[in-house]
Order: sequence, then structure tokens, then C-alpha cells
Amino acid sequence: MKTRTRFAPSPTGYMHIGNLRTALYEYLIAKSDGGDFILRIEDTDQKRYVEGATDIIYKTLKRVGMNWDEGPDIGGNYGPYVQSERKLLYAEYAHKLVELGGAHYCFCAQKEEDKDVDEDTPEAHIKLKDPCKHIPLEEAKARIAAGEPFVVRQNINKKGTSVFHDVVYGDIEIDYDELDEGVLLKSDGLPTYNFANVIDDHLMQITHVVRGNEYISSTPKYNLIYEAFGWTPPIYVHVPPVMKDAQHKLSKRNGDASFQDLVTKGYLPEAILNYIALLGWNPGDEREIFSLQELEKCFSSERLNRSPAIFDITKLTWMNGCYIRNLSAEEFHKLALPYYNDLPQTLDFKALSAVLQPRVETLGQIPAETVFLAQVPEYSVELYINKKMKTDADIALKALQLVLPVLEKTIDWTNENLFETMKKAAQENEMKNGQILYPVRIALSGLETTPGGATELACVLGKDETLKRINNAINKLSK
RNA sequence: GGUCCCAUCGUCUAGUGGUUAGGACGCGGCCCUCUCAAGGCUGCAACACGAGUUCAAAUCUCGUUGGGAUCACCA
Repeated sequence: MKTRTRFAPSPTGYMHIGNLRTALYEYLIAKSDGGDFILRIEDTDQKRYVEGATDIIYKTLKRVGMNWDEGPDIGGNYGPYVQSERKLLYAEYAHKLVELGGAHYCFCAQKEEDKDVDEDTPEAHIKLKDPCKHIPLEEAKARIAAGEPFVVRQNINKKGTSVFHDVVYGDIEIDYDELDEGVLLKSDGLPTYNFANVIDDHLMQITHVVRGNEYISSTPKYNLIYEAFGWTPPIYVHVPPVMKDAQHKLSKRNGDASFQDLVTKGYLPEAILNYIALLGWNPGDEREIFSLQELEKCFSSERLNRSPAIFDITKLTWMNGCYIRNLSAEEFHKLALPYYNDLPQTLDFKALSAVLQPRVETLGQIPAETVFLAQVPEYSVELYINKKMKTDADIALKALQLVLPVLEKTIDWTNENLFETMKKAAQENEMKNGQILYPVRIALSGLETTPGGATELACVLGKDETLKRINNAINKLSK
């Protein structure tokens, strides 16, 4: 049987890093086995639906090169691939499941939201027995026919322990009486995730289901549905979450960086993808830099990790630097250009870009220290002035002249606290190490300066002296 | 609270009974260099705890502690 995996996001906002990683693993499981990767949109919760979110999903996947073989936009043999368009299908199967004894109709009002209930008390977690379960089927049907609102709830009739196998976690045992008889078909006629994912995964012939490990405890419920229909469950691959710190998941809700945020900051999609691939997976050897194609070759779900991984922006930054340094001068400049225009308050980046263009061409390489694309302007100016000044005085001069007005505007000359602190730090460092902080030293030389250096110089010398020295440098270069 | 899951340097991890517990990021030092960065070399740094099994345990078992998940007409 051909391997088929699916990425099934809800269009509720930006693409989270954890989501993207799940998609990656789905993609890799399929592609490392010559299988198909399917995109399915799970939009059964109309309350959480966010306009444009689907587009973000498309763009993100395309941006990192994870192309899907079937999906809402390109179709396929198992469509439609948007759950809201499959509404009738779910209803049909839900009624069928009732006939098969796997579910029942329920007419209870929606449970009120608990307010002042202490989450930790046992009482807060007592599962309600559903009185509707005992309504005779004929009576229930009559009430539905009469127009009474209803939901379809799952029947958990089994006793004892359920055992299922997970690729990552191994065999897992859960008692049936831990399971609640959850809603499968909501009163608005749309299915819940618990039902839709089973129906769709079966109908779309999905072989491997990859999802967050928060679904582990409800997996037996899904197996019960498969069983009631006489279907074979897929292979389960539950993955641990990506964490922000030891206690908290990475989540957009808390303002954690999304894929798009990272890209905007100058992280290359390839680097982000490479980094998150290694967050919970490793190839078994010591390689760390992988293109998507290379990952396809060596990926194995057996090497997925069981414990959560903390997202470390520092290491991503390092990896991003690796990717940026590998760019050709042309590629680099093309990618960096938007950032020149993006920071109008600090420098005239258009002019600066024109100044820097020949430098990249001359050097034929990217400044080694360039880590973030978004930092390109600052780094470039600094490096340029420092390194090329002597041989390329003319261009350096132009860069300096661009920097000067910025200094006057951006440095808070009145912030005495800042200046005092930095001055003190510089002096302490001088006493301790016998040398002045590098940027200050450069600045003091009066010949070379940089935005950063000038700031520190200003801390030590004050505004007038700083500007005087920079002007001297410009004059000297003009000759 | 019930149930399920997890536990190696600060972080990502290798490790499936015998290793000086390896690598990467970060951090410190040295080299290179007109500075920084990059590169090279090097240093600091971990098996949560306690029993047990065994000649031998990071690895197997049990317990403890700590953390996470779940108990929605959200996914």
C-alpha cells in the first residue's frame, strides 16, 4: 500500500512552528517512502475561523518547498479537501454509526462553561452520564424529525483496557472508562475533530497519522470508531510539543514567533526548516545541515524523540548564519535589499544600498558576520567602513556621510544614565584588561567609526566631541 | 484529583548492560587577523533521586521527585 500522510491544519491564524514541524514530519514520512503528502483544511469550528489563514498555510508550505500531491487548490481523487465542504458526508456517516451502535443521539443543552470551579478538584473532572443514551432509537428519530436540535455522541460501551501502538511512544494502554462519550456531530451539523479526522483519514486512505501527543489519550476513542465501521486504523505517530521553555508550549497566542515572524526578522525559510527538523529528530550521525531533499533521503520516523524540545532561537540564529554565508553575492543582495528599505528611521538605506552594492560585488562574498538579513544595513556599514576604508576611501566616505545625520537623530544625547553606565563599563574594562572596548577604541581613533562605535564614543566623549571627530574623519577622507 | 506520557551538559541531542558518557549551539581561552565576524585548536559543563537485578546500569525493574498532557458542541 502506498504511504499517504496528511497535514490537516485548522485555519485559525498564523503558522506556528510546532505546526510546521508536524507538517514536515508528515511530508518526510511520505516522501522518504515515495508516498503522497495530502493537504486537508479542518475548518469545522466556524468560531475560530480566521479569514486568510488558509492562504498563509499555502504560502508557508510552498515557501519551504513542501509541495502537496492533493489538496483544496489542486484537487485529487479523494476530495473535497476542505472539511466544511464535506458536511453532508459526515452527517451520513454519523447516522450510520448510530445504526451500527457506535453512537447515540443526544438532546441535552450545551454544557455551561464552568466559572468558579477549581481545576484541581476531582469534582471538576467528573464525567457526566448522558441521560439521552437510553432514549429508544425510534423515539430519538421522531424527535429529530420533529425538528428538535440534537448532537451525535459516541458510545463507549467497552470495558477493560485499550492497547494501541505508537511509532514514537510504543505500546500505550488506556482504560475504556477513562474515555468520555464525546460529541461527534455538533448541533450545527458539522463534525468535531474527533469524528471528522477518522472519517477523512479513512476515506482518503491515510496510512500514517502524525499529530501532537495531546491526542494520545483520545486515540482509543478513534480506534473505537474505526472498529465500529469495520475499518483499519492508521499507523499513529504522536510527536511531543515544541516548547518555549520547560513549562510552556510554543504558541502564537502567547506572542511567540511564528514562521512568518521569523522570516520577517531575516531568518531564511530553509534554515528554519532545517532547525525545526532537528527539534525532536536526528539522523543518527553528527550531520546538522540538511536541505529538504537531503532530509527526504535520510528521514526515519523511528528516530523521532519522545520528550519535548525547547525552541532555541540562538541555535537557529547560528544555523541561519550558515545558510546566509552559503548564499552567492547575487542571492544575498537580492534577499537583503528589502531590508534596506525597511528601516527608514535609521539610515537612508536606498542610498546605502547603492553604496554597498559594489562592495558585495567586489568582495564577491557575504560579510561573514552577517547573521540576520534584517541586520544587514548595520553590519554592512560597519564592516564596510572598517575593512574597506583604506582601499576604497570614496565609497567609505559616502557611507560615513550617510551615517552622520543618523547619529545626530538616533542617539539620545540627553540620556546621562546610559552614558554614565557605558562610560563606567568602558573604564572598568580598560583597567581590568588593559585595553579599551573595541568600538570605543575605534571611535576614539577618530578615523574609523560606526554607528555602534559612535554611540559608545558619544558615551565617553559627549556629543560635540564625537561629531567633531566624525567630521574630521570625513574631511580626512575627502582629501 | 483520576489517567496517560516524559526525564543525559544552560539548550538541541548521541548512547539500547562494559564508552575517558560523544557531537552541536552558547560561554571562556589560544591561534589566525588592521578590529569584529568566520575558520582552526582548546577549556568549562550532564546521566533528577533512591532501592533492586547483574561480575558490570545513563541503559533493565520498582519507587520517589519534578515536569507535561488529558478529563469541551477546540482542534
